[in-house]
Amino acid sequence: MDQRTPTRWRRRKDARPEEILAAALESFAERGFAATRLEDVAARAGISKGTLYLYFKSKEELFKAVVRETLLPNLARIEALVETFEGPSPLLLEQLLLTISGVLGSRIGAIPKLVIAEAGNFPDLARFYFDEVIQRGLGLIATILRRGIARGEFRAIDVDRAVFCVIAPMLVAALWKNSLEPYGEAPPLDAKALARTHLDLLLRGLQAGER
Amino acid sequence: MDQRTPTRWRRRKDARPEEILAAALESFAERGFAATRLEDVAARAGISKGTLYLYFKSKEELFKAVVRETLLPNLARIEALVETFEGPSPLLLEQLLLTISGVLGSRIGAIPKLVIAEAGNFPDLARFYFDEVIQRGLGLIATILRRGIARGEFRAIDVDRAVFCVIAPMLVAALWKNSLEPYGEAPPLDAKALARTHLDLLLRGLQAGER
Amino acid sequence: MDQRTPTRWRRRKDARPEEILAAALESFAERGFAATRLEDVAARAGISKGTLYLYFKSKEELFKAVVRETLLPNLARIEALVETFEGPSPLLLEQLLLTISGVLGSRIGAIPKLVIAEAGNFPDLARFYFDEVIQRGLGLIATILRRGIARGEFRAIDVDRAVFCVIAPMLVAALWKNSLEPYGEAPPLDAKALARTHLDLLLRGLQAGER
Amino acid sequence: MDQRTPTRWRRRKDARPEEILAAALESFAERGFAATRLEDVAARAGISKGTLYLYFKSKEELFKAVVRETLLPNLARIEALVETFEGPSPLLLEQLLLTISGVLGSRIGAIPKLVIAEAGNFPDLARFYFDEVIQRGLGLIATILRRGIARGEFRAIDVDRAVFCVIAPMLVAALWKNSLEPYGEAPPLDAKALARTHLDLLLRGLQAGER
DNA sequence: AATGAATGAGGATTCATTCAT
DNA sequence: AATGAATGAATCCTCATTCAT
Repeated sequence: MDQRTPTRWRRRKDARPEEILAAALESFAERGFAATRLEDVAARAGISKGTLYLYFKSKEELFKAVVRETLLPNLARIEALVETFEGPSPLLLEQLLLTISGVLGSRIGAIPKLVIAEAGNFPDLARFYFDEVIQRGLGLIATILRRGIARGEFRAIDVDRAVFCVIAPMLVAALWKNSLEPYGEAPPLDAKALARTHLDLLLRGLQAGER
Repeated sequence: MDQRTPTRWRRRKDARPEEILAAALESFAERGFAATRLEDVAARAGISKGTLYLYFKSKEELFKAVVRETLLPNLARIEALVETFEGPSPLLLEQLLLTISGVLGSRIGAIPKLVIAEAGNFPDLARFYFDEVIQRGLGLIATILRRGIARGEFRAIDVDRAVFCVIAPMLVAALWKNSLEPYGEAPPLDAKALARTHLDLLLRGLQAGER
Repeated sequence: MDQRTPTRWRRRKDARPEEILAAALESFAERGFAATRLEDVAARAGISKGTLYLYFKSKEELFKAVVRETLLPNLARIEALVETFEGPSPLLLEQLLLTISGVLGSRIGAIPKLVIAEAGNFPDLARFYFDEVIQRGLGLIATILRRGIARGEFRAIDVDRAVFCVIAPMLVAALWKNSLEPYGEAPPLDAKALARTHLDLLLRGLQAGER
Repeated sequence: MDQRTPTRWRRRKDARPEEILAAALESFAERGFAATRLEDVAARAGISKGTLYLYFKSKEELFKAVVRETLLPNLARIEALVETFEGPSPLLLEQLLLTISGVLGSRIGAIPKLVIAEAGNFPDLARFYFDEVIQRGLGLIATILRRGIARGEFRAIDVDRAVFCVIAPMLVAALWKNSLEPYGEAPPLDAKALARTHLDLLLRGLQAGER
């Protein structure tokens, strides 16, 4: 009691940006960039319209921040996983895809939809996303494939294109869950089960040694 | 003077809706639904803004018409191909994927991006797309897979999920070519080559008999 | 009746810019740039807010246009007067000042107030006004003074500074009539009478020969 | 430690209003009333936005205070000069105009511009300014002129209008130096030299005795 | 007394839509 | 059928003002 904590405000101020980003992600995910009204974002974040502008210079900046802040931490976590992994490559691939399928349900899964929709209107965002997410993500998978080929676990395939085949079903699942599912148009998709079927096909397809 | 062949006019008039749809598809593909101004669509179609409304009740109706009119003919063509095909299933799958990869470069490839972006704002469009395109498309692939399994060409796999694995790389290619590529952020993707690598992995993954 | 005049619209469209400029000048003169709401300008011009934007790109452009379009025609008229005048210079000076005092009551007189108030916020407007109005206006007076000195009608004075002394009372009258008078704070100022008193003092002050 | 001389604080506190007024005058002079943001005034005064409100009830009150506080002391000083002056009236007029020209460079010179710009939006400010500055200022000049006429130094002229002719060049100089000059559009004006040229013309114009 | 985070009213601007011609 | 001038609802953004600390 004595210990005058001017904590409430301070803490508030520190937490605000994240709260706003979370609220914004929800809104953008639901309606897209243009159809999202900042008033709704503010309401969802429990603040007023004006307060948004204390933290983000414009709707556009808010949008970019949402994309930037949301994916990178997860990507870093996955990169760490790949780097430290010691076992067989098929197992690594399995872990990767299952991990990804695990986060698709969260709001993170809405980011690809947003970027796909707005890349044309925000070229610098597209560039950022391409450089920092797509390149790094595909590179990660390429690393795993090359590792497997080098270790004789996978047969020699066209790695640069195979990476698309590896990630595509997971991306499609993310889009599905954020475009069709929430609006009651499509039945829920079991991402984990899809990942397993995909692995079943993929690992067989990659298998070395057969003729 | 008297003999005014109304032919040219008639033809003009009949062609109008298609011309408008084509112009609209271009605009929507570039900027998305919200950021597209009907004035630009009109200009691209070589007509005035007011004339648009003689053919389409609203921006929303125009958008829905674009989606509706663009994909269905192609889908029908592919369905016919599958129904009449007599050869081995792997070959059928190959033809299907190569055919799809062939149209990705056209403006048709922009439709998935548009639907993904706007499904939340146009539930009835989402429903239409889900019923008439996705269901039918996935059903087509399921038919091929089941045919292959029945004929002993493919091993028994979880068909309902495998269909996603079959189509995903093609869908991803379509999104890539319409979201990242046109804005100079990503290198052009060779859809045909991707289809071949995908087939290489997929057919091996589906192959019956091996253990 | 037969003679289908699509005149109404056409004429409307041609007249609009002037009508809007007149309405805008009234509003800007009353409240200044910032305090003027475009909705009020529109209402005064008998049009809707949106219509303004068919003719002027922004509030700023409208403001600049008001300043640009309003003074120049008058200035040109006065320049012509000076160039063609043949009589004694004191008479020319008299005609000039009386002419100016005659237009001070019109809305033109509000322009100096607007420019003075907003020069800091619109540097390019300030430059335009300085180059096209002030320089030309002062140059006009300088021409008259030099003409008078050359003809022995005026004594040799510091022309470059005297021009300010010649115009200053007229400018002050314009400001008075547009800043204090309309708001009931100051009694109406008789610009013509002021011009005569000014001429009385000025011409005596300029008189050559006496000691 | 104990002996906290509260002097500095006290002094600080007492000086605050003046510091704020000075900062506000600078800002208002640069951008005008509407375009001035209180945040900038606060920053210039080295305080926070909230603190402004401890000293001034609103932006409007601050503006009025700026106008009120800035001119009156100077005017009082000049009134004293006139009252106590004993010499010839032309000399008194000279001293008056040279004194005025001396302060035009200071920020005081911006007040007329501000009042001219905002009189329409602040009628009570306009009334105050008219009563306390204009009336008194013009009265001062009228006093001098009447004194000169009574003493046979000036010829009989229309005093009520001549006062405008006396002050106008000085007012124009003030506006020039605060509207065009600071924004690099116009060359610096030498107010003292202008005053001398003005006096040269004016005193000759007022001179008694000639034919 | 001082702060600065938060508010929300106010206004510029855009653009889908209408309708007189 | 075609036009394009006109409309006004919708929304971003600013900034004077408040108030908890």
